[in-house]
Amino acid sequence: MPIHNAEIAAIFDELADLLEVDGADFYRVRAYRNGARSIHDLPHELSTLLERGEDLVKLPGIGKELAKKIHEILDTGRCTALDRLHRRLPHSLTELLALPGLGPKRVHTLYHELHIHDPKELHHAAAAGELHRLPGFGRKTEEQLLERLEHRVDHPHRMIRAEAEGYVEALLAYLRALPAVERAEAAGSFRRGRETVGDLDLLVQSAEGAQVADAFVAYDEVESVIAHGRRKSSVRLRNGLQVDLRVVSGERFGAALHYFTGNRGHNVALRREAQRRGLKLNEYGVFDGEERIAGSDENEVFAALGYPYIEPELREGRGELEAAHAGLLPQRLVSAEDLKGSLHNHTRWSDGRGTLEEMVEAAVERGHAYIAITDHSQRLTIANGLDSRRLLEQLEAIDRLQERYPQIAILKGSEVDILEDGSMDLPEEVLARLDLVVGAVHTAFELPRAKQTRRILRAMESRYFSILAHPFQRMINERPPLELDIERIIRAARERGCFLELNATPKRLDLDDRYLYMAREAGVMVAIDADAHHPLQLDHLRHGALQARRGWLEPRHVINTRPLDELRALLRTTMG
DNA sequence: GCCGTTTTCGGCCCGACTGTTTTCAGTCG
Repeated sequence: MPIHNAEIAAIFDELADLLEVDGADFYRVRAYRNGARSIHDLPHELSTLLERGEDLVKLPGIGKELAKKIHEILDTGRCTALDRLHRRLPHSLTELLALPGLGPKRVHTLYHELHIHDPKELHHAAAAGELHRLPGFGRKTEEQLLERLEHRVDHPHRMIRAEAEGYVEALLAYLRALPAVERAEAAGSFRRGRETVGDLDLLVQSAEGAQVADAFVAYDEVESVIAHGRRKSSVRLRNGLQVDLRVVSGERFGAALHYFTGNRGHNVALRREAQRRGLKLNEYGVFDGEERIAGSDENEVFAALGYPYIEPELREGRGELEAAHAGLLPQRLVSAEDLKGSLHNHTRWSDGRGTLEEMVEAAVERGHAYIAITDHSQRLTIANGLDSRRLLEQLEAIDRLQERYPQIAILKGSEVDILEDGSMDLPEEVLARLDLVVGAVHTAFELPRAKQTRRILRAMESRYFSILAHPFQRMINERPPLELDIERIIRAARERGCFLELNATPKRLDLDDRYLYMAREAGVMVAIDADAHHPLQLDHLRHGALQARRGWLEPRHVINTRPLDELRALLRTTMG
């Protein structure tokens, strides 16, 4: 059973947590956290890197000690350092640490003074009034903990970004309408375009911090106020979303916008860079001694530190600063406006809600140069998949419709099921009649990694295969990704000369940013597809473009930025 | 524990809010 990066990162995170409760040196604790984060963000499995003979010490944040522990975990499945800690501190203390208001010091006190192991025991103690006499605790702390434990709403998952968008826009409109507000923007992971957001970070430019904060906490949808200060306030909305608001003055806005756009890794790296240059960077500006040398806009902040502007989607601490220094940043990231059509869409012929004509109309309205019709194949009976006969009928219907819509190319395709043995769900003589074949897995999600990978590799080898749709078949917060050796699939796509999809449905966004980056590095082009089941869903392309930007994709990496003739040429190389 | 164009020691990102501590520690992002 291979041990994945996430599991190793989790072990280091727990080590950090327990060491911190144990009162270990703060920087030692941070080293484990940095290591965990670095591992989590790796685009390759550590086990793969070791097989290739890579030296783990070369990875950022991994030194001799952590490398040794990684070897041990991969070899034995255990970590003796963590086992040793567990003799003194139970695993369940990490649950206490996860509670808001409890950090390592208080958990240490709870465990050693009252022998409290987990949230349940804490609940009893708080209810019995045993907490407020402990050092570092008071009546108010006890009350708040009790309140939180009683109304413990688990916020198990992060909200899908597309869903959060509505809340962000409404809140920004509310803030912008306030007389004291000169400017209001969203920052944080929302601005970086992450597929999900944990909380919202909003930034306001105003000289009247207290006034803005008062209006903010009085917002209609606020359920509870977490903090309420002149510069910084936090609330929880009724939908469970936490919103943090910062208020700054104009000459500081750019620095603050940069600071709160993050992410943490990016910020830490940039602050370290500032320090290296004898400067200081904080949310108020870039400082040379007492003097502020930049701060009113982001460009200025980057420039003061010797960098070109770096797009928010790239600010993930994944080597963007190094790339900027080396002149290797993307020239221009792809955007929704670059997309000339969606290559994976459905109609009423299978499980779509729009007719063929309505889908084409919608594409014309959006100014697209082409649209591919790719209804499901016969195996997917639940989606009214098309057998050979119906597909051939549909091709004739498309021919007739094409005559009436000379302004757009209607590409003939099919989303063909990849059967469990890797064969295609329609006969070759039918597939040969199409402009493109979009292959997809819709069954047997639970196959083990090797088998699932072989299945897809075999499908990609078939004579007609253009695009691998939603490769991981994941649904964010709902269905885990398939177990796949994606590196092998990317290599195979390159050799075969076919393409990988970035499915733009907000719940899918599959491939994700890391794998898009891998595809880019491997020279495999991507199709950003709406997978529209309704005419309006063609607008999902926007979400896909955002995800593509996070994968460092430029227009040249995306096949559906190409004009029709170039696209046709690319697709032809995949068809027979 | 990691790291190095201040390299094998001595640093390590920075500030706001809260509660309780009356001058600051803990927590959070």
